[in-house]
Amino acid sequence: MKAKVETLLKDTISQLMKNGDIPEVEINDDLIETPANKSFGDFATNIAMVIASKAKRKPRDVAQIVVNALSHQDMFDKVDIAGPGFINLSIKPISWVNVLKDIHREKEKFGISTYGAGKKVQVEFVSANPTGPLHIGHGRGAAVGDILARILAATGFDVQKEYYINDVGNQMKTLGRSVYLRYMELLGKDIEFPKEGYQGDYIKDLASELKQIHGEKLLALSQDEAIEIAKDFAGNKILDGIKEDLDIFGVRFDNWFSEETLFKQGKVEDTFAKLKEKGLLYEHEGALWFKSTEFGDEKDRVVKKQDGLLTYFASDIAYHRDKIDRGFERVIDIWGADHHGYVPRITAVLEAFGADKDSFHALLIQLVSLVRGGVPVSMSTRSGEFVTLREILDEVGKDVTRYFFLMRRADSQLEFDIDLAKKRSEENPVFYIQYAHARICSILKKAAEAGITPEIKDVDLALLTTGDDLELIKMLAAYPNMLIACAKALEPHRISFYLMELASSFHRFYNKNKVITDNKNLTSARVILIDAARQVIANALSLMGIEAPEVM
RNA sequence: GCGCCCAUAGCCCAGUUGGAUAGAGCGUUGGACUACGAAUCCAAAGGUCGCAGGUUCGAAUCCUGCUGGGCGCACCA
Repeated sequence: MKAKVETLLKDTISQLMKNGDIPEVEINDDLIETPANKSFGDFATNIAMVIASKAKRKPRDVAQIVVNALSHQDMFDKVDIAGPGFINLSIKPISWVNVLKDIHREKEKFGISTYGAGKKVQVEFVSANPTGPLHIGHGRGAAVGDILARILAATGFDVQKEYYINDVGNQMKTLGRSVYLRYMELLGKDIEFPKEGYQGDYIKDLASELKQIHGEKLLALSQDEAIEIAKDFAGNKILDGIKEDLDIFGVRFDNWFSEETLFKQGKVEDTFAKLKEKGLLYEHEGALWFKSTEFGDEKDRVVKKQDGLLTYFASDIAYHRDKIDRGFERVIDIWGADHHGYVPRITAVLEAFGADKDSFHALLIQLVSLVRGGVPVSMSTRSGEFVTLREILDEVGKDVTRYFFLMRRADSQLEFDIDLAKKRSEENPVFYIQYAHARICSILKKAAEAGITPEIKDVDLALLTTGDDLELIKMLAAYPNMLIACAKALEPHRISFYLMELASSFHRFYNKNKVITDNKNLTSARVILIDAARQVIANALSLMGIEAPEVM
């Protein structure tokens, strides 16, 4: 509906400008807003004030011209000028009910749009090192990334979800050494376990599996060879576990990108050569530097150290160059907020390889703290004392976990209250929403049993324009545009707030109006209405990867 | 010391990218089932949008400076 009004307004304005009725000025895209106060109508525009201030005319005069042009449009009930020059637009109730036909026709596709115009977008998220199981912080990144990607796909982008596997470097070596030492320990050797080694119990489990497979054979090898074997074994095993956890969480990636392949395919060396050609790579004090200051970073960054080893950033450069080479027009990385310092240098990489600065977005996810029984659960990754995503999933389930991670904006810290998450009650918003869905299904079932299964073409939808029913319809009509707003702002949390409002809107309607009554026509109309509400709730939940149960 | 993020009702958070009288939920108080699911609804109370300036027709939103909290500032990954 909003899109319709916006198009109409734009056409009207440009026609008026062509005729010379109002001065020609540049207009930006967002013309229509929803006023905070319902008495101001369904939509409002400040276009007259914008034009007036640019052309030095009186806002209300410009507004009057626009109003005259709009007022004989069929869809409007009322078009008037308010305050300093707002134009308030009230839509005829009968225009609203048409959205029910759209929903009925499009069903699970209702809400899908072509806003993204098929633009190729990559969303990279989680990307945890395969050195240990996913913890709850990774879970938030997984939920946000997955749901954002789904929203982008629903709004017409060509989206790829990717997981970057950091399977090279010191941390992997440390993993190999940790498992190797535990393995030696199992064979009765005296070992000294280093502080920087991985302490968790899962390391001992991996060591014992390693022993089952290889017996004592690794003793015959050199330590380096044995560690290499332990590293590969543990890395693969942990990665399998990560994939399994994500699968349970409902997160499927389109591509798993191994850092190691960058080296094997010579992409890192090739990238260095390209940078050298561009004059963006130089030697200084025996190290090799990337000239990121060229693109606004505060200092240049080392890619090859004095000792000849590459930094982690070196593969990051090659990796992000590869993203551009693969044809992505937008690159979205989802990181923990503690990595915010890396934004300028990665932006620099994208720019160095010819991408537009605005084509790269780093979405920073703030940390998650866990609360149980009202007290914070301490987590220290080092000591191996952390709550894994898997434990949360086993305890509270996929649906609630996914929803809870989307209950806050990504850039605000999140407190995950396990007791609240497990509560099947009013305090838990997930059940509030699912309850609305189940309630509707229950009514529809009862209606069907009574032989009430109306065809939308036979129903008088004009009966639904009185009060709470119209409010509910307006909520349903807002769904497609809400998704576009999520996509525009890269803010997937908005969908969870929308769902709360929609569920609330339905519950209010339900409590005031009986669906199944002796009035046959009204009953039919209301059955159509709540079926549409059911459809939109189901669509939104499905985008969030949450079940929409018919009974609870 | 430099940089980034946050600060909104007793609590936890929204706030449509600068709009009109700042909103939900929880909690508190009072009400609604001999009606399709009360896991619901209705009503009331609750605010110097951290503080102080500035920009303009208009600021929770943008700019500057403070205060308080989180996080970064490696030839670590």
